[in-house]
Amino acid sequence: MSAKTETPRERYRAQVRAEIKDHAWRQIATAGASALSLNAIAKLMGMSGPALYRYYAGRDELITELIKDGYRSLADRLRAAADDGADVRALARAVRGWALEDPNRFFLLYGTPVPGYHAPDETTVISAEIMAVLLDTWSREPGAPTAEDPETPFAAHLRDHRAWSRGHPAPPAVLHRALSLWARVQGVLSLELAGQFTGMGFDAEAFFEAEITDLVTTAAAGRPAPSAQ
Amino acid sequence: MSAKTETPRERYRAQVRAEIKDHAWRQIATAGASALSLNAIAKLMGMSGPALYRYYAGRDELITELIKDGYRSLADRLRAAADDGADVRALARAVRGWALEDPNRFFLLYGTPVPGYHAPDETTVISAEIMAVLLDTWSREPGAPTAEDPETPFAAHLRDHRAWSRGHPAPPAVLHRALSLWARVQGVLSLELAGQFTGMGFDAEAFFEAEITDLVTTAAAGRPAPSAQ
DNA sequence: CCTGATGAGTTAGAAGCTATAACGAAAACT
DNA sequence: AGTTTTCGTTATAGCTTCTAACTCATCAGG
Repeated sequence: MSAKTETPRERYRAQVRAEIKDHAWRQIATAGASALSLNAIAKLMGMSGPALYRYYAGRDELITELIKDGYRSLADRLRAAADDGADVRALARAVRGWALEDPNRFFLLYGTPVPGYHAPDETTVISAEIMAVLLDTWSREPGAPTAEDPETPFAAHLRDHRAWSRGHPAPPAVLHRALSLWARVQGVLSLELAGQFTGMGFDAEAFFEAEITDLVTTAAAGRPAPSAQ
Repeated sequence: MSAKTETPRERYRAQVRAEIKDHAWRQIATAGASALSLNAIAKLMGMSGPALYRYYAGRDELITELIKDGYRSLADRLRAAADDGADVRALARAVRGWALEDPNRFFLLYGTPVPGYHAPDETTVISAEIMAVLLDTWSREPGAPTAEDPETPFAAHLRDHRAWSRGHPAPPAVLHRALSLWARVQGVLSLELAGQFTGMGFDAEAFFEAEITDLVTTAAAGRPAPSAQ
């Protein structure tokens, strides 16, 4: 990071912006993103309402920044896990750990989209980085599908629509596996964190493990070509 | 339905409540649940603000009613599909069709939970009804797991935690399958409808089909006992 | 038929929010 | 030292939910 001789003012400004974000995260963690209030943050920081607009153009800009930081934290976590030699299972567990750490942060990124909001390019770049970690990890997985295995129809489709993998060398079957991992993790986590399992009595973590086990073992066993579309 | 000789007043009241819900659904469909405004609905109906509080105690009660109706509509849809002899695949497609019909309705039920809100008993009853349809359909599925198949660890866990199935005779392996179906459908749909796939270029419907195909075919093929965990 | 209760709708207002405008004061640059 | 930039303030508009108090119509019983 090029620390380009910051003036004291710039440093102060950056520090205040950071403090605002800090309060914002605390607020989100306790009451969800919808409860985020610039006014309340300002008062918490001892200054009055509109002062915050010197630091963030508005609620949307602050939320955008939070989303960007959220993606960044997940990407870093997964990258670190991968660097530690995590396999697919460990990677999935890393995602779950990250999500349980702050469920509302998870929902900020992967929950109900906010009406008018449109993700800036930076977040899609980080998303691609996350996808790259998934692809790398699947590629290293012992029983991962290879180019020789029979190809599912959807893998064939991905052969022609793999721009999102940004030149990653993984074969289409691995792209398919990575998307499945993403979707299945998302499925369990969004249900679990939204409280859809409460009252059902079974262990959500055990279910999560079962889903990942299924994903990994059916990949290792190879799979019969599906009969019906 | 016992039409218990309604007075004209009661009929009027019921009709106004229905009209309010109608506007609310329209608002939710176009701008999401967070944009739902009692004030705006009142003005749209030609009456001024607080008049609505004669019909709904507050925003929360209206949303609760909408959520209940939402679950009802999904449950009815699935029940109808099952009555038409739908197999697991068709049932999954029915869920997706229902979700695509009004994505914000899907998110109202299965998206980011609203902070203070707690689901009333009625919705959990309807949820159980939906689950029953899933279990029925899986039980009828030709290649569904039986009590003789080797049992996954999670199915064993479900053997002792199956209160949520409310006395349904399906074996634990089928309970497991039903939960998997739920989670996998939820995974693809929440990502797709939140726009997480936009810009990636592949066909979300094809991915959905592939997920269901995988779920159904691995069930039919039986599965090797997982080595780890 | 007339009277009294019930319920619908009104305006006024409190408390909260986002956001803009106009202004004072402090700090930094020239 | 003077000028400009930046920070923080108050005032204000417009929106929200929701309560309180009041008017008026409708409906039921004597």
